Amino acid sequence: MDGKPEFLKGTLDLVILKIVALGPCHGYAIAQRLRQISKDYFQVHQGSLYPALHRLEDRGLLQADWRDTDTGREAKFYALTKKGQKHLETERFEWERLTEAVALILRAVE
Amino acid sequence: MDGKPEFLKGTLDLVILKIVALGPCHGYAIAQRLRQISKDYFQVHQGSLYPALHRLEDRGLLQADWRDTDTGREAKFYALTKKGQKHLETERFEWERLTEAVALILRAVE
DNA sequence: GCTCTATATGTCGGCAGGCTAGGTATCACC
DNA sequence: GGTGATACCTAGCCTGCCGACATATAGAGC
Repeated sequence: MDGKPEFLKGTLDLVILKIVALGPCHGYAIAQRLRQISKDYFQVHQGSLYPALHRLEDRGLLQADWRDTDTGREAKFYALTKKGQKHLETERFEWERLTEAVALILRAVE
Repeated sequence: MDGKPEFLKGTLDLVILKIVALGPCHGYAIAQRLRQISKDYFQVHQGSLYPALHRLEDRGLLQADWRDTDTGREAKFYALTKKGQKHLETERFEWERLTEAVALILRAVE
């Protein structure tokens, strides 16, 4: 239980939305980019990734359509909706508030 | 579902350990200090606080004993164990790693 | 004496989210 | 023919936070 589980700490939606905001992208590539950009920190498992994408689509934050990838294969490309754009902004803001609050606690002295 | 739930994002253990590290403290006071230091961000509910304290005690990170408070009432004071001290350091380190990774993602450009 | 608020601890059921572990299929390469 | 990378998906579990509730005492005000 002291392994790595739950290292995402609820940031998955935020980082997915941000990646998709850079341009329409399919699930597998989202995971790759997350890993690359974060220098191997985010190694999102498929069992976390796909359910998250479906949730975001159900909530109307992402919109999906099937296209061909560079490698000539079919994949489900996700794009940010207007609602998703807005949600990204608020999640980003909330994340900043959280990190600031935690920083206040961690800097506290006797 | 777009309210405030889940705003802690798994940081509860970290901030509790940090507060207790400042000096032995009972549950109710921990919640108060968290709120004060974080400028009202952390308003930890009792249904979150006490189970968390029990978990931390079960894991040997905190040690509890009953004492009297300033107000002359009995309360369960928690103190950091050596194991808890160590765990605080690693959790703190992990938190920094997470925030840095998220920052990398959020700063990413096309 | 009574009530109300703040202090102080606790439990219970529910729900969401991430993880493990499985499954399918195609394509390139050796 | 086998292996690895690409690409999608689901089921079930476990943890952690939440809301709601229950309990008890001290002190202030009437």
